[in-house]
Amino acid sequence: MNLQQALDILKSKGYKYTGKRERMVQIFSREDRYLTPKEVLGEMQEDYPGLSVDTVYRNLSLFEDLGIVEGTEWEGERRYRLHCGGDPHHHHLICKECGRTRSLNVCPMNAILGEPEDFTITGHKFEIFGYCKDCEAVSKNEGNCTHS
Amino acid sequence: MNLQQALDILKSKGYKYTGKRERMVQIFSREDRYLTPKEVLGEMQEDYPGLSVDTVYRNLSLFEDLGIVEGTEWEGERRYRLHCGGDPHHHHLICKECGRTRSLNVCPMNAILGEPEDFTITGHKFEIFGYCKDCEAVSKNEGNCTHS
DNA sequence: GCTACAAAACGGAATAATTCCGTTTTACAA
DNA sequence: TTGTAAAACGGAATTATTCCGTTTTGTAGC
Repeated sequence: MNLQQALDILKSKGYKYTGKRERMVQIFSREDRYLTPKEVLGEMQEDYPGLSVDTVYRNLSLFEDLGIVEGTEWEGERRYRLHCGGDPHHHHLICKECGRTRSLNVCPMNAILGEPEDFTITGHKFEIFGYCKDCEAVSKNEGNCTHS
Repeated sequence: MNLQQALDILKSKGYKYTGKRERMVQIFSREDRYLTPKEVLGEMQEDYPGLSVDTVYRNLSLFEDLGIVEGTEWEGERRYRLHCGGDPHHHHLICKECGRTRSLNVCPMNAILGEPEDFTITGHKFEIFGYCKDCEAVSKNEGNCTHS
């Protein structure tokens, strides 16, 4: 999903179109990687000093409900990125260090034959974690540190 | 992994073998499903009233490092279950309501051809979420409630 | 069995993430 | 231009998790 599509969702679904919401979508579009709520707050405060954390959390939650962003978590921290939907369904390689992703064109659900008995599927998650080339160099220098 | 295997790991790795750790492994073995730290604490306190939360968190973390339990999270809550390792590598259908799982004998990594360029894989996650038969009936009665 | 010591547990407090709520501001429809 | 419901505010409450100095305990060696 690109910036315009995301903004269109906000407009068309009848939610108020505020500068803060637009800015927040722009951040996700520009960064194009997984961000923690804290990172989002930090970038927002460059334009809106003193922005309430509640506003970020509320909008992250709204954006997730609207399918504008998608969330996951690793190393105990929740993260969000612009939703990739619209394009054919796919999954990601995720760099645990910088949050950047690479698309995988396989979905393991294709190998699942129909609905299993006595179980209703509501969703699935397939993610490959690791380090991209840039970040691997960094993590090697850090030795055994459990970097946050 | 069964109860005895889990206890053997604790003994053989040179960690102290305490009644609390044994009890905690028993709980995971008996429940055989994903449990939140709070649920674990609750069950532990039946035998050890006033047990420190720190003890539960410390041991959960240790058990995860030792491969005795495996963790994941959904709906914003961290959960742990007895590690299924030892058996051939596999993944799970997970009931979001009760935390019970069903094994899947497919692993999508088999379809990933070698290591992608410029990316070092350290792990992967494939989980299918939904509701088991028992819990689906419950969730239907609850209507639109976002049950916790 | 007894002792010494390091590891485990304690427990209260610190930290951090997230949510709540009453009030103020604002986008937008009429 | 105005009225109104939604959004944002912001401080406080809640909750999860970790920290740390102290006490207890498992276990190896005597």
